[in-house]
Amino acid sequence: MTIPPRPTEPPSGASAAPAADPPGFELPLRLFMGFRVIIDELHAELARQGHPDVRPMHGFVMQAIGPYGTTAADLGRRIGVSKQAAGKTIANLEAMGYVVLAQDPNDARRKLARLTERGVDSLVRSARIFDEIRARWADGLGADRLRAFEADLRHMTPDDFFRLDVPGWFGAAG
Amino acid sequence: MTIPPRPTEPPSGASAAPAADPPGFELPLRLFMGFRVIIDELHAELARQGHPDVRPMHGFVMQAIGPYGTTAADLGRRIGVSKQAAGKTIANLEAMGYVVLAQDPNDARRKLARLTERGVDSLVRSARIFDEIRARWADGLGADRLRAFEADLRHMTPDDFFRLDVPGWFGAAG
DNA sequence: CTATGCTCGACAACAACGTTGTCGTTGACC
DNA sequence: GGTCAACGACAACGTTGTTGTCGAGCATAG
Repeated sequence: MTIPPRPTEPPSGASAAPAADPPGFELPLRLFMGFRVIIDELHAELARQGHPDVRPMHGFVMQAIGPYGTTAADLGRRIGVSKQAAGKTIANLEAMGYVVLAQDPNDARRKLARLTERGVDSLVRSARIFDEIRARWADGLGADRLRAFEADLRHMTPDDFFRLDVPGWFGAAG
Repeated sequence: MTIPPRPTEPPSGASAAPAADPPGFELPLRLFMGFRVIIDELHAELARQGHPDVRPMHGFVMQAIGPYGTTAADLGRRIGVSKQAAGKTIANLEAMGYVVLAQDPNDARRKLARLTERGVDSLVRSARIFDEIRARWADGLGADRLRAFEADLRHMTPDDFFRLDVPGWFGAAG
């Protein structure tokens, strides 16, 4: 953090407090840094293993596409963006060779996006690398503490929701 | 998570393992969700307290501007983006009334961006809201476990670095 | 004192990702 | 068969980044 301390007055009262709690802003910052460190590690290793062009977003999208394929509109609903945005992402993944588009024989409107062999490969490798990174966290913290850490995290976060509108969410107005 | 399970083969060997470890991909996902939940809470409350237009990025940028002001080029170096990008963000914050630009009397090239009263107010309120959110985490987990949680997080993340190129990092190619 | 070189801020052009709105086609349902 | 909803395609636009170029100002070497 090169970001300077926030302008708050220090509590000049009780001075014998044992190891004061950290300021509240540290928690989200560290959560994000943990996320970013892991994702950066993943993609560095993924690049070494033959997938240099996959971006963080692509991994999440391919997970959302799943083994049975999805349409753009459905994908959009799943990851919380418009169907147009989902369609553009699918087009990118198609151009990169991670996805193929096929007509749904039962519904002439629908166009199913399915993972290619290369797409599945990137997902399988990602899963393996994620497990390796987690093992490194277990080395750093101890297996028990990591499990407790994950339990706490699970307790404080929703588990039925994930939105992928990160760029717009972080920066621009909704 | 509406995202379906990853396509890996389950380890069909040792079947009597007590409470298997979660897959590695859950950890980064939960870290990010924790970040997002906290930031969303912050900005919902910030909007209620008179700052509806502040975006997540703005808070980080204003923290980086700090009490003494900064130039665009310096800000860019600090948060890890180009000076042009930093300049645009400063211009936005200026239009929103959170920052004022002033000439540096010692160097005619430099233009110092300083926080306005309103800018400082948003930061002070943010700090208070962050503390309230942290208190809620302490209620949910217990004060001791939260402290342990933060210690673990601190142990696994760098503490001298924060890049703000989130939109590009997540989505686009570097 | 002057010449070189670096830094700053401004401007333009461009890429990536998101949004809303429109439109023709297709499917479902009354 | 007629009406309505959903899908995909297209266009237009806003925001956040990037690179490249440029003139102006400061510092330092000669």
